[in-house]
Amino acid sequence: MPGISRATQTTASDLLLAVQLRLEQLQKLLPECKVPQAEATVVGIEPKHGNSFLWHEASGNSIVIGGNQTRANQALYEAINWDCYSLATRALLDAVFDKETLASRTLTGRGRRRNGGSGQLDPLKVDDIIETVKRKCQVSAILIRKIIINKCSDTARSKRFKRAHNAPSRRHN
Amino acid sequence: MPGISRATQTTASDLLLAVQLRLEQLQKLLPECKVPQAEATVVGIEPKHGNSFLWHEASGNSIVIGGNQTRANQALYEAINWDCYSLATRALLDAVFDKETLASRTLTGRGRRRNGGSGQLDPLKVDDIIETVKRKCQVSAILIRKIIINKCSDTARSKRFKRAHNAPSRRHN
DNA sequence: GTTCCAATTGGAC
DNA sequence: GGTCCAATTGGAA
Repeated sequence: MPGISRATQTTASDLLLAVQLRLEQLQKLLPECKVPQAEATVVGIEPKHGNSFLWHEASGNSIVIGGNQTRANQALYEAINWDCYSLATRALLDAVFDKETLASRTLTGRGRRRNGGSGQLDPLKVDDIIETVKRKCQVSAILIRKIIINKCSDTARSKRFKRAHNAPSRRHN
Repeated sequence: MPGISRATQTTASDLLLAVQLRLEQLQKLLPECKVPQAEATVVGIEPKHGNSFLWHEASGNSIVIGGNQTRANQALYEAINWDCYSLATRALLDAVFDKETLASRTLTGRGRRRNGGSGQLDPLKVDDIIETVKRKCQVSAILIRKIIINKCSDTARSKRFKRAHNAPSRRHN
């Protein structure tokens, strides 16, 4: 089914469904695709996994990377230097997730021994990030995953450090 | 200087030096080179870094891998399956180092926080191992290094576990 | 009993 | 303050 066959569509809802399916097919074919927020809501496409959606709405346009329609902050995305896969991966993580999410989740959700973090980073978004970096930097997925592990760890540590030193220091006024 | 020029050699020691240099050049060009123990001693070639040398003498023929004349147990080397780089790296480590060395050293010698291990694995031998696996398995050095880190860690843990459980259990006779 | 992966931590830059 | 690497540890396979 490479396109939309008019002969098989009878109702408006069928047509809408077919259009949405066709849109998803096309987006899977595109490496990245700029989709302004307004346009996406007008055509009625709900993000498949939109739990950490608010931060992109608050901070400007977003673009779609990968076949899972993962959204990334456009300004941050366009500033990424793809010459170094580790820096690119870290920057892309910052463009997709907010700091709080990066600090409280891990790649798989396993092994929450010390922090009170709950679950794992959205696997669909992670897949899109990995595919993007793999294509742009020509590097294996396993190495990208190690960078993601480190990024979560470093972000959590940074946040812990700030909590420990900034909160008490506000007392000395 | 692709060969040995007779015109420039005057004394026997010069000739011997030239022969040794030429041998090293040739060995650098060879992927691996079987050198029985006896032959090596007859021609007077001392290993460049021969501190953990005894275990190979005690357990059969050895072969030379890499440009640093690193020796590996021949039987273990020839049993290596190069289809999986991680298993190949681990097996090659077992063919070059004894268990005690693997358990007490680390890749760089850094961070001996818990065990009483002294230093690092011989960097020249490590280089030869990395070059060998890289060539045979077409995998990057960074991944091979991670396997070496894990192998030392796993070996140390295994030895600790055995010490803790085997030693006391011999009392019950 | 070993291998493999992920999380965590220390420390250097 | 973030990035990077290595060592360590837990746990699954």
